[in-house]
Amino acid sequence: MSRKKPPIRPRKRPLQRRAQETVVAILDATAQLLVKEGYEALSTNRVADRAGVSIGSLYQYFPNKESLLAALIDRHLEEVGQVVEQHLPQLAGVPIALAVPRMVRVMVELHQQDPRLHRALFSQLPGEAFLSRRDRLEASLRGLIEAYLLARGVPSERVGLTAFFVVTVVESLTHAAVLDRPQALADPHFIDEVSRLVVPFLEGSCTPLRSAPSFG
Amino acid sequence: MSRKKPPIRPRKRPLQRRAQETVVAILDATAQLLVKEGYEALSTNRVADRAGVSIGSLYQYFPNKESLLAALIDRHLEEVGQVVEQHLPQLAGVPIALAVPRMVRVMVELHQQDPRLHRALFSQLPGEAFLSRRDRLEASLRGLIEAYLLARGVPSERVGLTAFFVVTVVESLTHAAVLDRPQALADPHFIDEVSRLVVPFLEGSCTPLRSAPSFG
Amino acid sequence: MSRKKPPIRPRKRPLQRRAQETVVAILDATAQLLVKEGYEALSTNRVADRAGVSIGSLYQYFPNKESLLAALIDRHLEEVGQVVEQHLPQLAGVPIALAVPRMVRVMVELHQQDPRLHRALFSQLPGEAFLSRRDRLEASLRGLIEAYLLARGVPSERVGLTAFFVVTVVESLTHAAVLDRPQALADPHFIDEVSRLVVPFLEGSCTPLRSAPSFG
Amino acid sequence: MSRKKPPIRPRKRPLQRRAQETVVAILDATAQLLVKEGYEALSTNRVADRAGVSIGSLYQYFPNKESLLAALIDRHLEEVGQVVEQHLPQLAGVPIALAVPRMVRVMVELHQQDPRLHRALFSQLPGEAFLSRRDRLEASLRGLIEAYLLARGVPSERVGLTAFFVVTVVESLTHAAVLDRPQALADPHFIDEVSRLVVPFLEGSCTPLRSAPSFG
DNA sequence: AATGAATGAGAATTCATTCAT
DNA sequence: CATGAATGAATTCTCATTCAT
Repeated sequence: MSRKKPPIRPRKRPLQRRAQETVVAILDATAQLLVKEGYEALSTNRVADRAGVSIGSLYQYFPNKESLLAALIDRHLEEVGQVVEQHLPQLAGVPIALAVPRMVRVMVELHQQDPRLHRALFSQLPGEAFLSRRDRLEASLRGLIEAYLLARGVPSERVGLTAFFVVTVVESLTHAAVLDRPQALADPHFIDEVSRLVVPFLEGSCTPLRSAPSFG
Repeated sequence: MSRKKPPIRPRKRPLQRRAQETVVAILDATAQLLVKEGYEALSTNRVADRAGVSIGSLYQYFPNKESLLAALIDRHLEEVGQVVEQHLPQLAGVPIALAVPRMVRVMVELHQQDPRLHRALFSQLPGEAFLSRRDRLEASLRGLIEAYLLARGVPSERVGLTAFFVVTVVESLTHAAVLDRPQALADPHFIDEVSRLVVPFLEGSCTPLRSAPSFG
Repeated sequence: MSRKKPPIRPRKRPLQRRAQETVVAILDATAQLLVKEGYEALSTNRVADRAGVSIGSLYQYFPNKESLLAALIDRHLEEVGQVVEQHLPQLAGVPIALAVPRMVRVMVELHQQDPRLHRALFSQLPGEAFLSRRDRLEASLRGLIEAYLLARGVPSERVGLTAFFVVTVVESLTHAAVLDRPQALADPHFIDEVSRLVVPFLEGSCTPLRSAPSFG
Repeated sequence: MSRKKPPIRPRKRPLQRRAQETVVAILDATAQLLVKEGYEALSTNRVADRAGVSIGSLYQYFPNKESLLAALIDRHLEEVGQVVEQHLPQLAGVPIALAVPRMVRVMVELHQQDPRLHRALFSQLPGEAFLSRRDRLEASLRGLIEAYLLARGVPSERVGLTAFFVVTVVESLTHAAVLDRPQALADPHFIDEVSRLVVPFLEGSCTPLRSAPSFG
């Protein structure tokens, strides 16, 4: 599927402070270019230019273009992950009807921080390599949600799909709102509406799954 | 310089049929390459090769690479749009609890037709140009949904956001399922669960929006 | 051992005459640069420049730099091979003392044709890829020599090593003379001396190999 | 531009010992990389890495890449030269038929010591700079041989070409055998055969050169 | 002396696009 | 209309070398 990556000699890890600053500058420049000009216009040379370092310096720390973007995503996801992991544990024991709006608020705030970078990162980047990085975050998020749901009484055979639904729905709604309806995100109704969608669904998930679900 | 002007008007314009076939071959080749090799590996020369036409011919019909992908998206969306437009009008007068599962079924079947192309088209293609084309479809879909919701009693000030929610949620769930949980899509539970998520939400939307939404 | 050659899309074969001329121009330019500036200074861009074609045209016909050099070697070896194969068959039945000088003369003339290219090709090109191409020629040459030697009475168990000796010795002497003593090559003594070296050796090879060779 | 002249002569120069070790480590690393990865993959940065010193240190001792390879060749040739110069003087007075096999044995052993390095040094390194270094050794070797031959009665007008023949032939045969027929080198026949080639030739060189060499 | 961060010219290679035939 | 040869700017990446710390 891929015809890339001949065993690449591992790059130097930045040891001195100057090097650290260089790496940060490169990632910042990448983010800026991605946001301003889009993925297609992103080239390693332009990144180096904008970062104010030579192209050689870029390749001291990033073995190829892909690793550059991967590092940017990782940095972004790490920030996101920290926020999520700060808030989620506090929800243990909180009933669904209260926990969901809180969590949605966290998600919304997360997406509002740097919406343009979000957009660029998740609707412009091509390829599996990047999807997989995002999936890692979603997976860990799903894990936390599953634990919460189990504690709230969702039976174990339903918990997987239920968590998948919740994460997908909340993520996609905030995402789509960031992109297409930024004003909706600011509206407090937004959180209410998402909650009105998700809360009854979750509360209804607290029963065992019948093999032939009744519809009528 | 030019060698045109056949002195006699051709009866059947057989060349136009050939031209049509050429265009189809080119778009098919584009789709195949996109699916098999990914967007990064897509080049006009390779498309022409695989389509069995010369690169010159490709540029006879598509002024540039972007127009090629745009045409592919358009063709795909047109097929999708046709299916949707066939089914939606039949839902007029059908109550929400019945209409939603039917519509979800349609969406699922739509995504199952050529999931690999779907995936390539919507998670590999970079850039605004393509987002906008997809948005056009979603907008028209949203219009149909809004009309339906209005008829079912959703007040006009809520109908916009409500349709946005429904379209986003159903689209994102089927999409995510296609990519990450193909087996879930095949499971009949899937449609049930989506319905269980969406139906109460819609039914709850049939009341006027209070300016200060009560939460407790 | 090698970290190269991701499955390369095969290049166009030159169909039109214009393309043929381009290919020839490229190979000529390669040879000229190799001779004038040496392998280290050889770059695909400079080759294209000197050939008077664009770098793109070069890559239409040669998938990478190595293939360019390989093609040049092949062209050279083909010319050499033709000369050798014209002359060798005429030696059937000719006794060693007459055949050797004739053959040496052919080798000398061969090396005198374009000594600078010879030199560049065989003492500047790095790597196994090129050795192997040369070895192919030497192998076929050795095959012809072996047939001749067998016919002249060299026993089959000796014929392999004997042919190896002859080919290596004659080749290396002409080669070294081209490089270091060009005036020696022109001297008719040269052929005499090579013959004086090789003829007695070959004539002495016409006896069975004793397992414990006497030395004294 | 130059930064020499230590104002005070250091007493013990302990740094010089460390420096010597550094130089040795660098040359060893160069040899290893050359053998393992080939000339094309050799870079000063990789050499420094493998030697366990910083790139800066490398450039403290070697002003450029070429000087690095030159030093490696020199080191190798020096070792070779020592062996030869140990053995050759002992041959004074020894008749040709005995001296040749002894000398060939020395050559063979020489080439067997580190055949991979030999190969890399003499069939991978490009450029005149390196040829010239090898030629220096051959020249000095040729000098010794010439002296020997003169003493054995070869007339002075023949001695130059004769020595050239012998050195070239023995060198090329051992070299080719190392590369293509390593098993042949181990075989005691090899030395016998080389001797059978060279001894009669040399013995026949002990007569004055007639201006018009008779051939028949 | 040693380190390693930084440099940047230049190398190989691609690919959208043009145009003569 | 079709062909495919030709183009060349742009891209990714390397590597010998310099220099501040």
